[in-house]
Amino acid sequence: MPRAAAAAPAAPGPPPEPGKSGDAATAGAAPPAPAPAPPERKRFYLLDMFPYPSLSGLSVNQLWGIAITDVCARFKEANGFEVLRPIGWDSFGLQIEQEAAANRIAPQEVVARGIERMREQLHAFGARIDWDRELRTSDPDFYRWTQWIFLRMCERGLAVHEELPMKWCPQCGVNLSNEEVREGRCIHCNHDVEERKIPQWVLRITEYADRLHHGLRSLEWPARVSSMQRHWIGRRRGFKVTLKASSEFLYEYEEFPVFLRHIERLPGATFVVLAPEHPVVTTICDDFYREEVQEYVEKTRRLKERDRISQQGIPDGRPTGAFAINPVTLQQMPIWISSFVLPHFGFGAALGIPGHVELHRAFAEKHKLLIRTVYAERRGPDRQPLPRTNGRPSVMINAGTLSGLPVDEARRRIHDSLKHTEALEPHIRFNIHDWVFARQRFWGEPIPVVHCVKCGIVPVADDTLPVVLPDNPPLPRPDQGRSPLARIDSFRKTRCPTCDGEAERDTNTMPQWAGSCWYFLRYLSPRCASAPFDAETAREWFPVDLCVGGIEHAILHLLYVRFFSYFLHDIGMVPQEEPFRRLLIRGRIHAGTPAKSAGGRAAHRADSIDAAPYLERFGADALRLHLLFLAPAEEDVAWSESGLHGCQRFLRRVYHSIMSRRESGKFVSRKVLVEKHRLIRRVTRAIETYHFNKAVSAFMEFIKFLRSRDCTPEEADRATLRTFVVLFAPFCPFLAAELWEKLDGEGSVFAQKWPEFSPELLKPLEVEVAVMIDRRVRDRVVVEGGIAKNQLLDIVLRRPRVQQFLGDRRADHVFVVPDRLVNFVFLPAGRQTHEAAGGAAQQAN
RNA sequence: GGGCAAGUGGCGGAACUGGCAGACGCGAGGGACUUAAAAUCCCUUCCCCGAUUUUCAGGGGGUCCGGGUUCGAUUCCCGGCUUGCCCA
Repeated sequence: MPRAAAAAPAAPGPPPEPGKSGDAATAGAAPPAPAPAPPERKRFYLLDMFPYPSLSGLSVNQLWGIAITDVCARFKEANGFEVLRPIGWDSFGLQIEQEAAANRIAPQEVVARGIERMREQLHAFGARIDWDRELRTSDPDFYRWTQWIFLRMCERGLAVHEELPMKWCPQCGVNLSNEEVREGRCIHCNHDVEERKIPQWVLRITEYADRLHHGLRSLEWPARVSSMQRHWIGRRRGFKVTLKASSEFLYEYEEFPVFLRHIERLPGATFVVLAPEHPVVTTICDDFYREEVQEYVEKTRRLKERDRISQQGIPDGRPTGAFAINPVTLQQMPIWISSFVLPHFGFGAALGIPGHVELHRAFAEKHKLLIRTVYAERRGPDRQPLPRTNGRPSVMINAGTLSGLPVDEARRRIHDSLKHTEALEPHIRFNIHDWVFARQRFWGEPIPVVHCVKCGIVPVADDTLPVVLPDNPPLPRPDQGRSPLARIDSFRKTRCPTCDGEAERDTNTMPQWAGSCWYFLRYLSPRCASAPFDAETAREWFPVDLCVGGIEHAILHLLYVRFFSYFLHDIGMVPQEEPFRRLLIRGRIHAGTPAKSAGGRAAHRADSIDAAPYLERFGADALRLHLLFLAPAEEDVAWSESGLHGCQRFLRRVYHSIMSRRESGKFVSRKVLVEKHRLIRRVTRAIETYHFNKAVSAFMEFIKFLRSRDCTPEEADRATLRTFVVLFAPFCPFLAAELWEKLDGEGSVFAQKWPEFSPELLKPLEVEVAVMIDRRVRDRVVVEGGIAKNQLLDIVLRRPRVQQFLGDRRADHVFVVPDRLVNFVFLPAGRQTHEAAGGAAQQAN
């Protein structure tokens, strides 16, 4: 790639460069703020998942997202929608705090400088943004309301303070939510996590689990995202089975519940495994085993969760010497403990069903426990289908009086016999955990409560919000899990809002996700001083019509957003539960394998490819075009700059092609008209399906057509050129604005109505029909479009080439697909039929 | 280990509902222009065979692999392999 020449493009008709020119102002300008409008007015709320500011500016990956939403916004606007397309900054959080530490400046400084730089880049990029709605989550005017929402959750018992065993990352020096731990490692630094007990703020998202599960159905979201959420929520219907347990020498029973999905397996339950931490373990444990059990419990505590549930090897365990009674077979089931049973999942206990659960079978075999299969699975242990009776679901075996009954029937009987006792009740189990909503970090929204010796936990009064962060952060070094705020006396020491006695502020801050859970509502009334947002405006604009973001947010962010939105709905602030009607999950631009560049550089993160040099060297339009042409919006793609040059070349061609024809058009030929309408159709459909790469192809083909011998300069009139420019404007606003002016277009090119195509015109006058003889294309015939089948067949049969290949043979079948092909089929000898050609043609219809 | 998605030239990718695979672009090769380079423009570019001999008729194979359905499969079905994502 030549470096020297790029800065100074060829003299005549250079592609417009981004900058502070008049063009930039035109291209980046947003329409006036939406005024109160009649309700029937079409509105479209388009949301980018907002970026976090960084000193390094925007990445190509982020600009890809901006380019996509930009085309959507301009397209919707041209289609008569009133479009809301704001931008903001996710300016709290660990990344910023870390970047600040690395540069030895305050986080506020990173935010201010990062935003300034990125804002300039967005302007240079020609992004159509409602700048007067810009916000940042670290702005006290914003996080005041984040705190306010938190207090509302406190009031409703959804935000609670409790002591929890926490995952702790020694590397980051922070406590992590369950979601930030993957395979026992911190998702930020990949360090092994440990466990400690710490008082924490927790949001009871589990109370919404059922609604969040069912709500997914109503959304026009990509199936894989809904499915990921569904799995994450992990809703399982089943039963809570209450077992009675005792040791031989204990007179009293201990009761404890287990979760069971399939009650027909109950007769097959031959043992019970408790989490070692389970509260009944100490009471039921037989003295004979006590020492070993205690030892095992201690050992488990030191284990990381990853090691507990990993399926490598067969889990170990210890018998407790106690037994539980199987409520169906009334047989004794030995109670074991094992670390693979987690204390916070499924009541911390599992029924051992070795006949039907692979892991249980392995466990039973290892520890010599009874294995009993009570019905034939569809697949046996060696994956062979087991015999079924008359193709019906299998029947019960080894199940006492239930033996011989179909499984369905057995299920019913077990249910009926136990439902009146307390031993069995329907239960829905969820995978999702409550959301730990506190970090021991400086750069976040302070939790707005006060700890008073006399009054306990007291929420800060609404009218004293926000609880602001101190200006200067202490040393950015984490202090054994204590928040840095704990070291700032001026922040910590306060008075109790209730009794006015001495008290301390909570020194936790909210996780980074907090602000991003509702920022899209603040956009609607960014300066509203009496509430997080104006409810009336929300009624007009909520929910978001299209939200565009990366797959990395498919689970957590989108789940949290939905939770907040449901909550805000419940307290009457938004008209609907679900926040995002449609969702476009964008692929990511990742660094390709560094094949050429020597030295095996470390793999980049997606967000690390800096967009600035490309923006400078090639200009906004070329970069936009390249990003949109690179791949369909949903696909991941390796970054490659090689196509950028081609896009730049294309822009020059567009400029020259249009400029050189601007005075020459005398009329418009049908050929040109058809091409124009084809272009409109292709571009429109491509945008509607988010296949922007196809739209770019269509532009390229159209320009190719204009320049070809098939199209004289006289037959492409100015209206055609203008149509091209209007269609092109969402993609390359700078060039389009300039060309529109040169074509003496009225007003702004962006204010033009989106062109419509005529389906009638696009019905081809002439089509080329392929003629296949014996599985080969032997001829091509140009015929009138929409010609009748028999007419087409007549024409085809008169073709010399067809006659040559057919000879005097008679085709066994003839298939005629109008406007496409005619297929003469000869069946191999022996498969001949007597069907006439005409009949076969009929059949092909 | 389970679930989901995807596999098309050297590369990114196109192909409407099962109907002419490889659009469009990149890269590469050749040429024009130029003292030269850049830029620009033109041509070629899935693989193999190839009558004539002057530059190309024609033929064969080909969409991860193996099977199936169909007159016809990149497209639908079954099995396998590989990659990616998510969950264990």
